[in-house]
Amino acid sequence: MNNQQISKILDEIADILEIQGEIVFKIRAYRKASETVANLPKEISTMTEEELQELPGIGEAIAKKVHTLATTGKLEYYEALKKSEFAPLVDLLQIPSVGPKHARLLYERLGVKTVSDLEKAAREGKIRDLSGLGAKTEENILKGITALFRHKERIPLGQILPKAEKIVEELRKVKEVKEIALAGSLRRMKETIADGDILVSSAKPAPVMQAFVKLPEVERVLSHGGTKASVITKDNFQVDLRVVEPEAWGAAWHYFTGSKSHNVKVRTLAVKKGLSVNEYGLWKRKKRLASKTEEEMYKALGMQCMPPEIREDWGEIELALKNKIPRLVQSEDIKGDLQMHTNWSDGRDSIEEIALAAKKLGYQYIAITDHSPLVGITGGLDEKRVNKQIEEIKKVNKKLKGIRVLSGIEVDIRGDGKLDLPDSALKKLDIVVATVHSRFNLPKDQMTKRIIKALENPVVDILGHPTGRLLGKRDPYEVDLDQVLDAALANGKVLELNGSPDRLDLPDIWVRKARDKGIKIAVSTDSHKTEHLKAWMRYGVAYGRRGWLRKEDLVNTLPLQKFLKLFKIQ
DNA sequence: GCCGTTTTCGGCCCGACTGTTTTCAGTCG
Repeated sequence: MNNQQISKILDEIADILEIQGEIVFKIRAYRKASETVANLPKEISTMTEEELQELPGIGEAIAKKVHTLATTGKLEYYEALKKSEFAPLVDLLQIPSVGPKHARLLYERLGVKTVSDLEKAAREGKIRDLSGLGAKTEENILKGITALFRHKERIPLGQILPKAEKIVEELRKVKEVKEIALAGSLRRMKETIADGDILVSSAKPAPVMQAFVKLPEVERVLSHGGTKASVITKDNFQVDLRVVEPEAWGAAWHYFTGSKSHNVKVRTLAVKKGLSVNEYGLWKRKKRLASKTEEEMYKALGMQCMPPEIREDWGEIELALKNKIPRLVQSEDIKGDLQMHTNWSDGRDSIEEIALAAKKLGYQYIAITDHSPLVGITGGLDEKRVNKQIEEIKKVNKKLKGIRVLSGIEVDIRGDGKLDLPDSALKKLDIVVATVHSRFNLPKDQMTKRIIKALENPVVDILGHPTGRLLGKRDPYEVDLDQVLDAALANGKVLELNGSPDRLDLPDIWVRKARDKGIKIAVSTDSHKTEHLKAWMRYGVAYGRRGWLRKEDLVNTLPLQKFLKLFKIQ
């Protein structure tokens, strides 16, 4: 059983225990373990019980259960829980305003077991008579059931960030707004987002709140209090606004940026020092020690301030205490882009147009990487057209000054691991990016062998979008990434971090692992239009920062001459 | 159920909003 499946079961165990009325700390333990497993860049099935116990939040009992699940795919404890009369009720928890207590009450008093039972009970007006619930809750449950079918999946970052930024710009015009910024997973640049968080500082919250719920984008107001409101936009995503006094800006921004596990750890640290942290500041009893800026908050806790992208409790707190947070890569460090498509295959613009756009961004080089023939619909290049394109690129290089256009290709890795063009053709190119676009359903060992075979081919420079995931659309294919990383390292290959907002591939936890192993990364855009060059590089760089990438971990932060030397390009 | 230079037992992050209540439980993040 893979890590994601195990993580899901641990969460389900927590849900059932919660409905059963277990103590909250036991439930919290399962949730913490679930998160650890989900973010682990290593297959649980390859680990021993002892190794599992080393992981944060996993002790003797859960290690044993997780190990059993990973190796046998079954767990008696889980099976038994699933047979409990409360087990089916976990489905009810996805309805807003139905938590474990209400779920159990609905079951015991009305016999509600499923979402459709719940809907029926609500329509028949039975819920309003339960103690602790009422007519309003009944109405909210019905609304919640309708909404359930609209957006229960997390949304890819690229779909929500531009819209959230637009809302920020609109609210910025409200004169009572002093400071305004994104917070939450949007600020941390997570690849998918559950809802948008916006933070405002203001001495007068009421007009800001009013302006927010009256925005033209707003479809429905979920809640609207004095300093906090939630809305659903017309694009069907939730945006939460919180307003704090200007004095508390730093504390609140830190608090609402998260992540949750980062915050929990920071707070625990504060408690050990006899202090406490909330969204209004760092406190010693009633005395506020810090609150105005994030830097001030961290400093008062004896820590270095750190970029939001790494606040995931993946070791950043320990390093911040030692003042050892590295400088992470920034957009200004990028000197070139190593995957893009032109009108020679499925791109929109010409080689010259995209080269000019890249030059405007201050790049010193780009690689043109149109498709090879296997991906039929994209009009991929055969050997003949490869030769023609090389000539065209020479012409463009003669014409343009200040940017070097490199000839390249995004060549398909066939099912058997062979490349889609003969080595004789690929050898003529400056940069060869190899990728998988077909036969996604190969068994894991075959997929792993297929990719490793490509990595062992001397003509390949870069492995493109290594997991093949399409956010919100297609799961990554089954592949042993540990083996892929080892093969990349052994063969001196570069792994791509594809910045296209549909992909963001490699995933952050694997970027971190690759970096730690010393594997070089290319943050590329996979642009299909000139506009993508800048917009998608922003995503790629931000997401790379989540994987702790420093300037020196990338190949495309090298200045031109060093870059050419590294890839032995004339 | 996890965890430990304040503990192997006794702690475990913190607050807003809602809807139901007459002071707070449940939900949510």
